[in-house]
Amino acid sequence: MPLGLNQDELNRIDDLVAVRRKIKRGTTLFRNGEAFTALYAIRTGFFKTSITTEDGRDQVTGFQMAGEIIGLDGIVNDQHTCDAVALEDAEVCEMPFDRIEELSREVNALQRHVHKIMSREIVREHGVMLLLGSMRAEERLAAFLLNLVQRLHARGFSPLELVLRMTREEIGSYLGLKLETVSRTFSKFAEDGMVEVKQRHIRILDTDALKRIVNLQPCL
Amino acid sequence: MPLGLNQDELNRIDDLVAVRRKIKRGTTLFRNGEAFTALYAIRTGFFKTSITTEDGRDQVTGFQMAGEIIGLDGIVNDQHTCDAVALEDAEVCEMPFDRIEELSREVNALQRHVHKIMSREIVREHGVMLLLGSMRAEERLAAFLLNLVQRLHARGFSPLELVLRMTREEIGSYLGLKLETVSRTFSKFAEDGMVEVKQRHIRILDTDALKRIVNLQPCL
DNA sequence: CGCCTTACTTGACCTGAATCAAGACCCTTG
DNA sequence: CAAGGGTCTTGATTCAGGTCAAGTAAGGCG
Repeated sequence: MPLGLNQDELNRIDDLVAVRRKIKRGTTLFRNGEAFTALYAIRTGFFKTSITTEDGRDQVTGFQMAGEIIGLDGIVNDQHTCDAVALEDAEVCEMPFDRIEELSREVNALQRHVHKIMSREIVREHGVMLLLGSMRAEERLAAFLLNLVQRLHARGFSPLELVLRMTREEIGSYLGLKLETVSRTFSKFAEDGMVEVKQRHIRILDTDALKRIVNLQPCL
Repeated sequence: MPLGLNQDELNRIDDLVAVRRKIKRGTTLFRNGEAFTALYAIRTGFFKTSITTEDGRDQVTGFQMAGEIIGLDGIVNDQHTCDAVALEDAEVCEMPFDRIEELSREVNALQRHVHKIMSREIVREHGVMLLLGSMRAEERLAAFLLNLVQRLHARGFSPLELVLRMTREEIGSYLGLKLETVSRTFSKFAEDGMVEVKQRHIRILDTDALKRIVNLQPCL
């Protein structure tokens, strides 16, 4: 949260985020169809959100880590339209949405903050649409890795090393690829000396090469 | 806008949407990089929004028609991150965003409305991710057509007939397909007697068949 | 009205990723 | 420590959609 708040405002926001909830790995924070009552701020842990169609298709719509907000999809129809599953043991703040609305009427900075969070999610999804709509498998995976390490780095982790919290299949679902393709592409990156892959442990050996892959456009 | 507003509130909202702007076909309402100051409510006409990468890739992120809001992407960094181009002569209301924030602090219904609009956009984009990530060409185009006629129908137009405002290439960009594939898929639908295609004039002959295509999952 | 440009269609061929299949690794759990 | 299930890798093959190319229709404009 931004600064410039007086003590009273800070207290009320503290109050807003008072309720904690622990989510065990593999369990859901909320599910498609459930009543929407709150947004959740992730304190620790790692989530995926996904939508499932009647016909069994499944699309991972995002991976969320500490500091990020989930549940925004539920606002429009007062019920959640996706599932949020913890990929490792996690803790969240449950922020009742009517309290958020109430408080953001009085605290301009909070209002602004809420708007920015939602806008950021819209812009992120534009990026995913670009990825899904026009990138090749290698570009998608490179973009995915760079995005992950960048977000982890912003949280104080190494920009060169990461542990994937999700399976190849979940990565594939997010990137619009099959798990075999994800696996093959990892292997190719490793062969080319750009990354070191040991199951879910990834070490980035050549960030620039990955960036070049993302920006590379096919022979123009 | 929802009801339950008193006269004073109505007046102030009228005031908010007072500024009109006409946009000629082919010109931009706003462009990537421009300062964000306002959201736009489309009064008449048809827009596309798209993002362009440095390397020249282009992704249409949406098509918007009367009654819809564009510009939400600009909130997070106070500058637009996509281009909005009129696909036919259009008129919009320019709604200064600081005035929206101000007013929505005082008019609960407006605050709620703004939140729902943003959430709706997030949910819509989830749907696009599903489409791009897991559907085949025929499914994508069928879903696209059904979505368009449904929105047009909600505005009083025929649910069986429509005039496309965009090129095959723009449809393809939105759906993650090449224009040739879009064209071929239209032809296939026409052969199968599901639609009648005369350039941009589309007549839907069998809505259910299109719905079946969308829900059809490959042999399970 | 006829030219020109842009949009669209269709065919032939190619290729990147999906599919199918087999086996390896690794982490539980008894 | 061994058994077993989930996860991952890799190979062989197939196929949907991309690419390249040619031709057609149609809307805009002098």
